[in-house]
Amino acid sequence: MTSSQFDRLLPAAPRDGQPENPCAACAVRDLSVCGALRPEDVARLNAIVNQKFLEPGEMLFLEADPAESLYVITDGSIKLYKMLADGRRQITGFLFRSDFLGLAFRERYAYSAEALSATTVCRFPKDRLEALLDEFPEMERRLLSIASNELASAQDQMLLLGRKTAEEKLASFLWILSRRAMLKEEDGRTIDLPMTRMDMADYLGLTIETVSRSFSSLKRKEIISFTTPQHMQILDLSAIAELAGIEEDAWEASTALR
Amino acid sequence: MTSSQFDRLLPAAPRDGQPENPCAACAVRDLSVCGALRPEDVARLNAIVNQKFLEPGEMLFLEADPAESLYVITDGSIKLYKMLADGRRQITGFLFRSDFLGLAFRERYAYSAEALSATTVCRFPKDRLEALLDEFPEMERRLLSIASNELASAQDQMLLLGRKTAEEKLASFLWILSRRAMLKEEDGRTIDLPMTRMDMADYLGLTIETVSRSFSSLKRKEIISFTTPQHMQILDLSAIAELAGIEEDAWEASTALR
DNA sequence: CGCCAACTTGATAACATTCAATGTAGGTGG
DNA sequence: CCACCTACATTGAATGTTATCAAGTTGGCG
Repeated sequence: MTSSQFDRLLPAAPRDGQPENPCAACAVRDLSVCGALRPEDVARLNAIVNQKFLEPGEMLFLEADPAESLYVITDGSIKLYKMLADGRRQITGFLFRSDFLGLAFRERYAYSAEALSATTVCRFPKDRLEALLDEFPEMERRLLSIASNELASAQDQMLLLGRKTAEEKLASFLWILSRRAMLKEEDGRTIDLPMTRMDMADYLGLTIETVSRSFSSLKRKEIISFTTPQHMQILDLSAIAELAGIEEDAWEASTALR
Repeated sequence: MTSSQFDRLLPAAPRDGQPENPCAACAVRDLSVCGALRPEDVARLNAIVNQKFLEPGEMLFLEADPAESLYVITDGSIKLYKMLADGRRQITGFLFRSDFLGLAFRERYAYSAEALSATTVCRFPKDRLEALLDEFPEMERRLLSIASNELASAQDQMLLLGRKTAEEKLASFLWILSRRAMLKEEDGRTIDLPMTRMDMADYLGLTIETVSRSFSSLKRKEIISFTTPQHMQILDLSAIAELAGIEEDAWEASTALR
């Protein structure tokens, strides 16, 4: 598993045990829920977090585990998924540095979370975080805003899964990856794929074969090109947008990865 | 369009103009965000709400409209949907009495909202509601909890759209309707279908013909029976649960309509 | 160098869609 | 009150997109 471009943006969190004041030094703080706190209050976060390191393929938690913690990714990437009894799987999201997961105002998690690459997360025990939310309403507002945005992305994904063709699905996925890449590098045409074809298939409601064939079809049309199966270029971004069903005048507004 | 069983549970809101104190008399208050307020604070809600009546098929708002209001349904039912440029449509949820909609921490709505039956909603201007949230954190917590539950339902729907067969999709839909019916009447085996086959198809990522064929297949297996196309009985609830992919021991925990 | 996992490509099959016809219920007007 | 009309729903036949089954190919790693 290669690491994604998202892993290179910011200095990695220290991996040598529990640092003294991880939140103060946290490179992703401003990007996440934690950014709602003023610098002088950040010490309050330290009191309740601990860091956790995950190898690729390692589980953070399982669907139906008691939902006792919330997490922020400080480094690496994670996939979320749900399964049917016979093994069919639906990936509901790929998460990267600064993303937030584990929100569940219920007993148990609604999905499993597994590390895609080597990953560092900050763990917040739910009860202690809730106590903090009572004290810092800005943090709760931020959480609500995150949840609301995730909901909008989930609805985009429903449209994709329910109504788009295989090639449209793949183009939509590449569009999202391109948008994300654009946050870091200027043109968003160089795309890393840290997940396997199987993961993409389970995210798009397809099989690996169909994902592969759709890639080949886009290659044949000279819309994309590969250097390796994990590393590609978008040659014609407007063709991708067109296939993804994004109107030209809405390029700016299009949504995040989940 | 017939009205659903949900429309009969509680006395209808008065339809003769703007009542003096709608919130105090509101039959669904305790079920919704508004229930977070203590009775003496409910007057604060009155100050900012107004009611709106919709005929079947009437739009509450359109995708990409400026997101200026949030709504609570006090009577009737609403469908939410997104569309592609060529007319393909994905319904992301059916909403009923006491349901909440319009949450969007962004400029514009992510979906369109259209009345399924004759519907009454309470409208809360976004800016004034946010001011109220600052004052009443319990209300914000409730909103966060609602958003979190909707997110879990959205993930269930992704699993349905991406990985279930037509018959499994329909069984899952009937299971949800049954759960909802169970909140009101004991056995949850009598199901009203206030939406058309087209609406169901667009909710399940199918065509009307496939929905109809799947209904017929369930009829042939004597799992369901119809009195009219809008009114049915579940004869074998455990067969529905099985097809929906709900494990017997998780019957209690299964989720809401969206 | 060779093995293994991941990916790609090809041939066939299946499930859902599309196109088409028929059936049914509710509403309107003669 | 019945006939007719329109919507919606059901059923049938054919087509097509994607899944399944089956080889190959590639690339990374011991």
